[in-house]
Amino acid sequence: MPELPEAETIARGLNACIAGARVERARVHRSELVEPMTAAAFRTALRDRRVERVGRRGKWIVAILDDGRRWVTQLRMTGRFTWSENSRIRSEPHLSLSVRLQGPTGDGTLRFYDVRRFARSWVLDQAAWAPIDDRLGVEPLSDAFTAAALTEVLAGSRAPLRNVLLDQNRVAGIGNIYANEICYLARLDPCRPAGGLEAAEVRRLRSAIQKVLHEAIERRGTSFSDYRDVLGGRGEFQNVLRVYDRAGERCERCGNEIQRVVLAGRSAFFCPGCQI
DNA sequence: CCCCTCACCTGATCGC
DNA sequence: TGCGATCAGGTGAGGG
Repeated sequence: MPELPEAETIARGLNACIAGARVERARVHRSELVEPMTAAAFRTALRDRRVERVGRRGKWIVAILDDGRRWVTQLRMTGRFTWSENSRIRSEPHLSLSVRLQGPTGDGTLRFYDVRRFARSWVLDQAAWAPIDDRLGVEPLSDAFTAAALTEVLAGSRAPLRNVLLDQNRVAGIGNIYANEICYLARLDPCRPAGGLEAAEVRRLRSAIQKVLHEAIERRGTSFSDYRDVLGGRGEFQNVLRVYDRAGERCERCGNEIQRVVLAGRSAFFCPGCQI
């Protein structure tokens, strides 16, 4: 589910709710969420810690704790945080974790749900977080994401452009929805070998990456079915998708029929008329 | 190293 | 209504 814009929206929401708050207790309802940590170790690591602030790195949600460790969460496909002032812990389907917090803006419970159980959440010290951080690619909305940086990311790759955009170790945060929308906006065929782009095309691609991600953040992400923000709100970017999940419809730019192809086992959508 | 396939899960949807 | 096949926003292990 969540890609960079959804992770950013969630992180901002969490920051508003729990920055400065102290963890009273954490309960792990499904231990696979914290594997390979044990539920007890996770619980203990969070207990009595104050959350300094919440941000994200790529698609990871990163909460910095007052002991310098990081509580990091990978939402994968269906991971979802909710914040509520209601402390009652019911037995709910898909509830993986609940964290009771006392904060400057009031007390509340942060809950984590995950239908497909792919999500992971850990408390890591700097030595454990650093290699994960280092392995992730450049942040596409940072100053470091120059045309030169993108050129280097693409250089020598014979893989389809869409696949390279999905590789978190090259550029961090782009998932399948936005990869397809980015290729459309850049007028680039997602099947093109990534290393074969000309300089002008790389510049177009970089600009499209930033424009699509910025606009998606502005619209608080894309909600098809699962994704919701911390307060349960839906995103709005699904209303402006140009190609994703639109096979058979007309391209609004040139009128050709949008095609679906499978690249690396996942759907890619593009207009054969205007994406070259 | 590069790149693809598959497995990991549950639930929604579609065709019969 | 039921049932099986297929697909889904992610990612890492394994293999060619």
